[in-house]
Amino acid sequence: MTAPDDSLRVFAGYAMKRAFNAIQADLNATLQPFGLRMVTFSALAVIGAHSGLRQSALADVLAIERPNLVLIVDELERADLIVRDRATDDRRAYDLRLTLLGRRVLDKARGAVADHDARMCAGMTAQDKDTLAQTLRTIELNGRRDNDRRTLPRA
Amino acid sequence: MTAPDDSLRVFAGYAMKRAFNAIQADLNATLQPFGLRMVTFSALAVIGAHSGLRQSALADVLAIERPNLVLIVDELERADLIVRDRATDDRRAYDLRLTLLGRRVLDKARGAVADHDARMCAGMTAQDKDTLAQTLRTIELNGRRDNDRRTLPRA
DNA sequence: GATAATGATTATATATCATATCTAATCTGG
DNA sequence: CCAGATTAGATATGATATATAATCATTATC
Repeated sequence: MTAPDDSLRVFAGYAMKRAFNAIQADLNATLQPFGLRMVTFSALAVIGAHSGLRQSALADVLAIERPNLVLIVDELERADLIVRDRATDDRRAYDLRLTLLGRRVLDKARGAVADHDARMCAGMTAQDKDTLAQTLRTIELNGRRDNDRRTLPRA
Repeated sequence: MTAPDDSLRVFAGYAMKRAFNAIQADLNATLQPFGLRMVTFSALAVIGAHSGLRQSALADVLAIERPNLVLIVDELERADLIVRDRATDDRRAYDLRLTLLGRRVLDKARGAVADHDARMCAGMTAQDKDTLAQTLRTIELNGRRDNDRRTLPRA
């Protein structure tokens, strides 16, 4: 019963790419009715949890390049889900906030995403999910440590 | 100590995307000295484990669209890592095989990828890794089940 | 033997992601 | 206060990944 890709299954990265592809497909289908994509949902959620944060802060949080985030914020703004408020203390910057529609859409989309998550995690115990979250964070941090070795100092 | 993306961390997909990004960055850096990328390494490994398989079979295994696989196979062939042998029983098809160089490069790259994997999984027990592999497969299969519901019958 | 189906390919569209550059505004040292 | 450097956001652009449609040669089916 050896699968054709057994030689790759031993690597965490391979298994993760395949699992993530599955999640991505299901999640995008889940978000489509709301006019959202994975990144726009993520951005909306972070703005909802941190009203008034700036674009560059949001870009840092989501690990997205600033020019790319501009388009994402554009998309959310065009859909009347968020507004760009000129920051009072820095007229270059914008405070990002949800509109009322944005709050409503976020809440509903969040519920749909929770359902999606439950669907994808079917058959897993609560502890399995906890372990997964912790494991993924470990991997992410291991990567960050390695990156720092290669990255030039910023200051 | 609440992170700015706490509202997203609860979802497996978000944590996975971040962890996978870390893996991808480190893995691509790992493979660069061999002239390989993630997909070309995967293809090479599968060909190495299943000498003589056809392009469409390889595409199925790796869940890559056939037109895209053509370029990947081109790349491996140009680097003299594999050959396309005309299949004796079907002159449309090719049997893909490693060259001697391909075997050598695969073995060395495999070692480097194993090191990379160990690096990314630092701090995890063997059981943690097992659990992760199993969990990821569960998620992948949960996705497949859902897709089948949406996909039109093939036959 | 005509028609359909298949393996590989080509051409092409689209999404994603990174880099370089620009502007307007702010900050800092003299 | 002013010149130069820095920062927030935006624009333009290019690389890469991924998906679809159409094509060609060969094989299978009726």
